[in-house]
Amino acid sequence: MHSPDVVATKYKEQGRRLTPQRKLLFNLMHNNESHPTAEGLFEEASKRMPGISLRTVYQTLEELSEMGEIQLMHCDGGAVRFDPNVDEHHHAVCAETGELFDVYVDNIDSLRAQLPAGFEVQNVSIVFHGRVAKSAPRTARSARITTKSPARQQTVRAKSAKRTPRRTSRGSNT
Amino acid sequence: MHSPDVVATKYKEQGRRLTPQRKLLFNLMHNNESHPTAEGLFEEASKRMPGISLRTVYQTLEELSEMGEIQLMHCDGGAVRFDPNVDEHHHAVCAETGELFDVYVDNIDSLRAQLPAGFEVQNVSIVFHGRVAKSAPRTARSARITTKSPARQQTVRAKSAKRTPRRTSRGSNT
DNA sequence: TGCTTATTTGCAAATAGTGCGAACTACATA
DNA sequence: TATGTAGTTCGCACTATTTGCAAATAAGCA
Ligand SMILES: [Mn+2]
Ligand SMILES: [Mn+2]
Ligand SMILES: [Zn+2]
Ligand SMILES: [Zn+2]
Repeated sequence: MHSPDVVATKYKEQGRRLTPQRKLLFNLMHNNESHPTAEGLFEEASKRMPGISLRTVYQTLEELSEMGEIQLMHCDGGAVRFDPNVDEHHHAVCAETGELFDVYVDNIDSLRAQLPAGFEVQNVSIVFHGRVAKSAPRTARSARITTKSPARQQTVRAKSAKRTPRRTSRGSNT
Repeated sequence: MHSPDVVATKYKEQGRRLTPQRKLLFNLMHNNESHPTAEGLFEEASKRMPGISLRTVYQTLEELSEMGEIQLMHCDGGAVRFDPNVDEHHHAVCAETGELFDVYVDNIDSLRAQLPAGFEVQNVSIVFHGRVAKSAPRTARSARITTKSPARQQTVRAKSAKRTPRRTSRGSNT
């Protein structure tokens, strides 16, 4: 999402008005990496502007989405989460806290997928489900996954292990 | 999901009773590749057993899920879709029809992702958003993406591509 | 056949939004 | 600065999904 000022300008250019509610929401969403829900954003906004309506929050989020300033995410079936980061990126969800983190994947094109015949892929979304290691921060072997900070990358090591080969109906087998 | 008979046996072993409703639902879910919603399954079930309750459908789906016989999917924020395929697989969603297709990806481990520090990945889910090519079914060049049937695989070519619908690369295989 | 208890069902309630219109106000204009 | 008007806000009803609850029903065993 662009800076509040830039968004404000875009709003005016489109004949939209700059209301205190909108300005506040622009500020709350800008650089917001928490992927808040409408309700969560509403609570934050209410602190600064008691009386603001949840309806207005939904409304403004919808506008920002239509303007391409934010993205919507349906991750776990709960409330939609709004993301001011519209760059191509993916997410990691902590099963414990529900926190959402941005994840950049640079070689999606290398995936070998058996897509249905005639299916034209427009966009791929990847969600890494897991959890943030509570303690054991320096156990040496806990750093298998990647430390985001040093811009270091690492091959994913998901559950892909050897889950009991559930050979039921589906495949050609019986 | 195991065959209706096997599931029935598991039910008895757990002290659960075999009711006509459950038997019907086992049959409707077995080998069902449509990833139905509770409501959709309820409609199907109602044809065969008028009067069955939507509540019972939800109930039974929950049981099957707890028993590991089916999987739940929250894909677009709408109703949950139930999947009797519990093998490790992913999905392709047609933006037009909402249809869900199973997609097998065999090299997830090769993804280079910048995960947050200390994040332990337990499972990765990939969703290919796109659409099934309407017409042009046999135009020879329409097979760019992969024909699921011949167990042929293809490198994903998501939106990252630059729309060059002329690449007749599908001949690479036998 | 009867009993006991699991199951089914109808209905209320919870979630997460959306549709609508009356009241309100940003802001261009005089 | 006052005024007009169309864009906004906001409350509220209403939809869509799903879950909670308890009375009515019915498997499965003695
Ligand atoms: Mn849902
Ligand atoms: Mn939702
Ligand atoms: Zn994000
Ligand atoms: Zn599936």
